[in-house]
Amino acid sequence: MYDGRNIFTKKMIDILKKDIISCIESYYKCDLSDIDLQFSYTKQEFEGDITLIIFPLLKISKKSLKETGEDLSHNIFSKIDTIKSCNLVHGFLNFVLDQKFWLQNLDKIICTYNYGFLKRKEPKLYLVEFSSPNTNKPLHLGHIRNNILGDSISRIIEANGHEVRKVQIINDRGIHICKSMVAWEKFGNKQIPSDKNMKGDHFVGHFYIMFEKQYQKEQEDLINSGCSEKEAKLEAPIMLEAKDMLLKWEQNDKHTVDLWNKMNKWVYEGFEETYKKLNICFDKNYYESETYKYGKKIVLDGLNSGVFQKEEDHSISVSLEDVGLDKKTLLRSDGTSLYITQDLGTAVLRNQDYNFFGMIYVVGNEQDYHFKVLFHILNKLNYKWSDQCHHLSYGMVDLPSGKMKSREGKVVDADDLLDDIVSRAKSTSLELGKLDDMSDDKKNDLYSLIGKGALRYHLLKIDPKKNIMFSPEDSIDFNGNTGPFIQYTFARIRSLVLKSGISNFKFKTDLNITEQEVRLIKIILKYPEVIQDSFKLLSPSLIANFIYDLVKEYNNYYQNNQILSLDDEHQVCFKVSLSDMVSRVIESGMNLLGIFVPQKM
RNA sequence: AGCCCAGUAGUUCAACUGGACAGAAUGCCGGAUUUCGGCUCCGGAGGUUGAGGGUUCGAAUCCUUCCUGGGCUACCA
Repeated sequence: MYDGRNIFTKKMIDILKKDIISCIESYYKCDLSDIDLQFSYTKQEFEGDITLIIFPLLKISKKSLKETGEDLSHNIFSKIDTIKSCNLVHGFLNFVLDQKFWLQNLDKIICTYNYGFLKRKEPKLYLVEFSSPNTNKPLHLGHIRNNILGDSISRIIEANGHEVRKVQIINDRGIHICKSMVAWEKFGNKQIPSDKNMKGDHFVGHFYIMFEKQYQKEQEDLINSGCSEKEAKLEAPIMLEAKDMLLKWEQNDKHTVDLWNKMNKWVYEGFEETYKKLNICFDKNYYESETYKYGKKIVLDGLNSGVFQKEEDHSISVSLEDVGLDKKTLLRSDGTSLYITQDLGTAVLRNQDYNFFGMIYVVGNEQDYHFKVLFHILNKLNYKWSDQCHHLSYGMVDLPSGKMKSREGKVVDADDLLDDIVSRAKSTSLELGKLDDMSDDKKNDLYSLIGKGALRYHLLKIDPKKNIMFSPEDSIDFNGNTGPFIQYTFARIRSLVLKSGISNFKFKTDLNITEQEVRLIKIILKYPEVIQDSFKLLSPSLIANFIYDLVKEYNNYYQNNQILSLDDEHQVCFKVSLSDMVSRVIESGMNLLGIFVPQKM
């Protein structure tokens, strides 16, 4: 899969593994290619660097664990220079490598540009769809998780040597926006957002909530006058008005379409501001109001070619029983389109636009089934790219008080949250008072960088598929496994390197270095693998946890070792070079999460 | 009812996808600065990995039966 793998360090370790394997093969005179031999870094509590698990070899050796281990250690040890010694603990054969091995590896990567990133001869093009809001209300915390996941995974795909286009589908039509429109006509007094000094999306969202309140009230009145709950839901006058407006919209009624355009424009202006704050942008926006018609065409074509079928009531559906799923309706009996209809249209349209290799949909896990169905349908329609469509499914963000409910206005608003987190970064920084010589502009940039870094890191360090319990008051820490903790470590290293005056990071590879320095090098050497895994598993959290491991190890190192005051200039040079490399990996990894790191904080 | 996902220290999360004594953070308790940035570091207590059974050299991880929470099973999005 990683056709363009060209990482030297990875290769060096691979070569070592290969050497070990061929030693074993020649010793037992056998072929090991169908035995799954596992190598791993040796755990810290044991002596060694690389570990081979020898249980699987017992079949071949036909000897006891102990004898097998001893046979192998005598054999391999004597044949491979890099291996200084080895020891056997239980079924684990630990190899102790010459320190030079690690120093040489570090030396090879220390000045490489974009260390860890893959370059490919033939990059593939991926589309990443995320955000995809409705236009009847502002963005909330759930959208923030979605946006930073989408943004981060896009960066990760690029780091894997591919090309990415970021797209969204804007759900700009349907009953939800009609609700806001009706409420504005009824209660809005022709006001516009600036009259109330509000962002456009908040302004429109305000009317959506007004609609729901009024709707609720009318339902209660109807029930009190003897209606059933079901009737009340359907017959409430304001709901009838909304449905009527949807119908008018579909008939292209001028007044309705003008109103629709006006209100959507307000919303887009608001979204734009929020995306800017989040540092999110898109290469192309798709609008449901434009793609749903194309979806209908796809469905009708599918009907003609016999992939879909027409029901007695004239609706069109597809049978998915052959793949273990239910029948799915694709077009209503009155010919109007459904969610899946426009998603089909959007997907095919995108492939026409971009001729992409694969597409990643960043959408919440409540739509797992929907995407399973969508991909199967695309497959039935014979689109070859359908098996390169992936759903990056993520868990909900819940509040301590329960689920967020936008209808009731019970949400953590994206703008509020961003402002709040930045102002908290500000007050913490002021308390510490280390920025006195900085201009106000720079200070404000820094607060924003710290606050948003905290938020992004907090949401990205968690495995996407897990739900997040988010309490706005206390869940954004600046200590421990957090963004600011990492940013601080970075700034401190930059300060150290600056002070050292060293800019040519070369060192002797026959130095004596400590075990902890070897540990740091090993972590650094793992970075390319982490980048690849996070793409394979579509999980930025792997990168977040990796950076944290690196930072924790480094902070311990920094605390317990003098660097600049050492007499041996070779040691100083090595330690500064190592520190510099650590800071570069931190910066690179954080950037993959869409987080920036400050030179000072 | 069926299907999908999750369940790990008080809390929030890890665990290289089957590997060594399940690790961090936070909170609690106790320590460290004649020092390159203390938003730092070190130590302690804290676990029957929801429960039972199975598979094997080895299980938080795979299979199975339950329990709990969430989601989906729309001619909603």
